[in-house]
Amino acid sequence: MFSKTCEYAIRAMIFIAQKTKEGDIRIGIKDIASGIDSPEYFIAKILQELSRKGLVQSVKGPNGGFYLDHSSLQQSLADVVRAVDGDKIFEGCGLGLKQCSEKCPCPIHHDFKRIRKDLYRTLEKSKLGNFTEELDKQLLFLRR
Amino acid sequence: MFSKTCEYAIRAMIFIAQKTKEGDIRIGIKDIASGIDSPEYFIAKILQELSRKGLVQSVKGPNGGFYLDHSSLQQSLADVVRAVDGDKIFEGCGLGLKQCSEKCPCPIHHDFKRIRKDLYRTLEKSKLGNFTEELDKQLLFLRR
DNA sequence: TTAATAAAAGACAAAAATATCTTTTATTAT
DNA sequence: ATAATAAAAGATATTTTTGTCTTTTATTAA
Repeated sequence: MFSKTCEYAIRAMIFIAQKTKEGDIRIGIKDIASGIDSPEYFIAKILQELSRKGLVQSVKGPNGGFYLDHSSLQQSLADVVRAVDGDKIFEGCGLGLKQCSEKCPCPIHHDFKRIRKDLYRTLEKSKLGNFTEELDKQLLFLRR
Repeated sequence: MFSKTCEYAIRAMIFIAQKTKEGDIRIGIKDIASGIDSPEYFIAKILQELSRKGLVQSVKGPNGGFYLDHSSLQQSLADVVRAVDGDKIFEGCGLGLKQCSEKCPCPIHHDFKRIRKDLYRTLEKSKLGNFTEELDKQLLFLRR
């Protein structure tokens, strides 16, 4: 469904949200990598990119690391997906046709419209900060 | 959503269904490639594999080519997807967690269960032979 | 039986995705 | 100011996916 990059990105962002909450705590790349069970250097690259796009905040140096400010905590998983994989997953044709459209539909066009819409609305409704409590209670998991 | 391989596979199978219908007509790889606008050698490889798995029939030599027998025409898009991409798209965790489950759910586990189910049932209901008429009438398209 | 045809099989090539390592820059604590 | 820290940036490596070409095998028609 999503690329590896995107899977790691979502897990990392939710993890950072959980660990840093509202405060000005920062979490380092090693803790993130082990916390979501991802390759350290790889997730570093991904967060670098998300940081450049302003989806996550970071500071260098001692006590530095990543965190989410108040507005970033309100971002949705759809925002993360879009930043990483673009919106082809929300818009592209299920059979890879460039010119697939209402007027020129592929055989699964109408079904996919419904499924995509559900996917999109679901991700749009899920804010990064929404999972903290359940993660803390171990009702949800980000690794294994 | 699907791999390129899978996209081509679905398009090719539906195309073969349309062109060969019930009769014992066969359609060659070049016609398939141009009919669905895919790389010729690549779709050849894909159909080779599907042929090995019995999802499509073929004969070599003059007047040879690919076709779908009566039972193959009843196969669903889900069967094609499973043969090509496996069933990770129907079953795997949306965030790539190996041990994601009801007891150990990832943050999007429950939403994804619903979306996946819709996807699966939709593909399961769509039989290869179902699109022929609308393709003939140019209400559906397999290229561009 | 032979030549032509078309898929099967196998080898190879290019591109993209995934993953790792090294150097640089900014920040902080001493 | 200086040393230590941690992310940013850049370079490189590996694997997977996608795409192409060549040779072999089966089938048919002449």
